[in-house]
Parts: sequence; structure tokens; C-alpha cells
Amino acid sequence: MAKRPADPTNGSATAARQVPMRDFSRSLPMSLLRAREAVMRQFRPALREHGLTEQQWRILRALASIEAAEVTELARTAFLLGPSLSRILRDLEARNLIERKTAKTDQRRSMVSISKEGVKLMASVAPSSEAIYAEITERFGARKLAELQEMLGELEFCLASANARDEVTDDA
Amino acid sequence: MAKRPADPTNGSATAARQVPMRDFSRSLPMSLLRAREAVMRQFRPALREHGLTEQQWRILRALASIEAAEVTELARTAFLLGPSLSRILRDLEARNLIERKTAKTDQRRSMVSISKEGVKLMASVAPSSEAIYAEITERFGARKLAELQEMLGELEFCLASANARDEVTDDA
DNA sequence: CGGATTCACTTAACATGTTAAGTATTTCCG
DNA sequence: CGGAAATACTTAACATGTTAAGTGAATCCG
Repeated sequence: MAKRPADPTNGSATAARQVPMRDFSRSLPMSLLRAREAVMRQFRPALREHGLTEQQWRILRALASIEAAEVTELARTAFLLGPSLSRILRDLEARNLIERKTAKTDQRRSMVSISKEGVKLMASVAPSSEAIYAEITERFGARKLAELQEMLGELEFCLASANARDEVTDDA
Repeated sequence: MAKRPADPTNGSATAARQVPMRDFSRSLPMSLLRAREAVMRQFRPALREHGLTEQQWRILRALASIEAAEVTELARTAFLLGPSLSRILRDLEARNLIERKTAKTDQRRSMVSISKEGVKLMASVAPSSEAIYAEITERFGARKLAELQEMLGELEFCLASANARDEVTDDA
């Protein structure tokens, strides 16, 4: 097994047709997607062993660091859309990994927090998670990793402002 | 609107509980996820105008550059899993954007190619797609973009070999 | 006060991601 | 030749991504 990137079908012999365009495999979205997938492939097995998906793990991690949070705030922190979060919270609550109670001052808001069981589960996963992260850091190089994260942050930032401009154009 | 990263709830006042761990928002998977999302957010509206999802667009692009391909080959090129690709091809075929015919030498294989309509659709989307890519390049800087892609490629590469090792360990 | 808005979610609906199982075909090999 | 194993998909099942619509509670204002 273990397919290498050296397969004949992807050779350079495929002439561009009508639309030149950047070589597909080198587009930025593809690069980001593949890099992320390569990283997550390292983590998924460990999470799976504990019955957690990547997103559930994100939520638990977020909750563990901020004590309690409203759903909207949690969505922003864990970078999930509302509907996804709604479903996942329902499931995590059913598994007793989180707790919810509606805020007293505002009945619309619901405060989410990690449960004792949730903390315990986190504690059991964290070591392997950290080990995997450490291995990635070692393989790729700590300095390069920091550089990469820096660049990713800049990319995000300079595209975020592009959206703000769109909002201005919207008020026609 | 246009929420800035400066919200009080994420302040530095939240003491770590029991599991220190890296600050959540700075984990590599999150950085990659957010960067990619920032990029795709630029493209999605244009694709949507033409009734295409990101994945459908990936497939059309891949097909346009390689003439005809087997499903497995296409999956590798467009970086999609088999089941996803199966569904999408079914839909694209129903919309007459692609064509399929089983290979003569091997009845299991099916050769996929882009249809005349598919080419036409691509031609109508490509300009705005290229324009968006150009704007991203300008905002972020062409040189930095190249550097970023280089690093992403390296990351992918050095993690790919990690899997090969796992396979060796599997044969117990 | 009270209807219109806004807000904080939740549901719904459809598309994809992910893993496992199923199907048909081909190849291996005894 | 013929059954076991491998191959190339496809289906199934469940979880998430994404957009739109729905619901109940708070707020704005007239």
C-alpha cells in the first residue's frame, strides 16, 4: 500500500484545454485542505478510541479553558456554525459530558459548561493528543511551525477585512 | 457587525484548569481550518451563483485538465473520498455536466469526462474565480503566498511518511 | 402598553466527510 | 477450470457543513 505521490496518471503530459488556470493541485484552498487533512489524520485515531469526533473534541477543549460559555460564544471559540453546535451539544449533553442551564437574566441564553465526566474524559485524551502534537512539531520543526501559524494568521486577517468591505457595498 | 477578535470573553483572565494544553485557538488544525475558511468564504458566493458547490467545482476543474479519468484517479486528484465522489458524480451526471462510460477492457472501471455543457459552465465561472484568486494574491502578497504553499507542502510531506510507519506497526 | 425588531438559539433540508458493508468484476493460483 | 482474494466502485449510516426558516424571549419605540 502506502501510495506515493509518484503515480503515472498525474504526469505532466496533460495539456491544458481551454481554461489554463493554475494547476489544480497547487491552488491555495487545496493546499490548505490537504495540509489540514494530513494533520487531522494523525489525531483522528486517538480521538476515535475515546468515542470523540474532531468537533466534539474542539468543544470540550474550548469549554475546559473558559469554564462556562453561551452557545454563540462557544461557536465562535470552537469555530463551528450554530446548527452544528446545536446538534453536537445535544449529543454531548446526552452523554453527560457537558451541562446546560438557561441564564437567569436572559431566558434566551443558555450557559454551557463541561461536566465532571467531561473533564475526566479530557484528561484521558489529552496525553496522547499532546504526544501527537509534539511529534508533529518535531517532524516539521518548531520554528517552521511557528512561522506557518504566523502566515496563516496573516492570511486570515487580510481576508477578513475583505468581507467588511462587502458589507459596505451591501447597503444599496 | 464585523466582530473583531477583541471580545471580553476571550480575555487572558481565564486561568487554565487542570489540563494546560496549548491555547486552543493556536492549535495547528484550528489555524489551518480558519485560514481555509477565510479563503473559501471569498469563493463560495461566486460558485453559488452558478449553482456549484466547492466540491463540484473541484471535480469539474480536475476533469477539465485531465480529459478523462477513472473514478479512483479523480478522487485522488480532487482530494475527495470515494463515497462523496460517487454521490457528486451522480448529481453532476444528472445535470449533464459530466459523462460516464464503463471502460471496455475492465467493466469495473468507469471513465468520467466533462461534457460540453460542463466546459461551458466552467468557462462562465473561471473568470470570477481567477479574479478572486488574483485579489487574494494581491492582498496577501505573491511571494508570501508562494512561501505559504511551500510550507504547506512540506508539512503534508513530513506527515505522510508518518503514516507509512504506522502501517509497519500494524502487521502484528 | 404593545406591535415591530432584534436576538439567541433550534430545526429543517440538503450536501459532504467518514467509516463500514455490499456488489460486480477481474485476477491469482491451485 | 474454479474458488479465493483483490479491485473498483456504490450504498448505507451517521456526523458535520451550510443556508434558510422557525421559535421564544428581550428590546425598541411610538
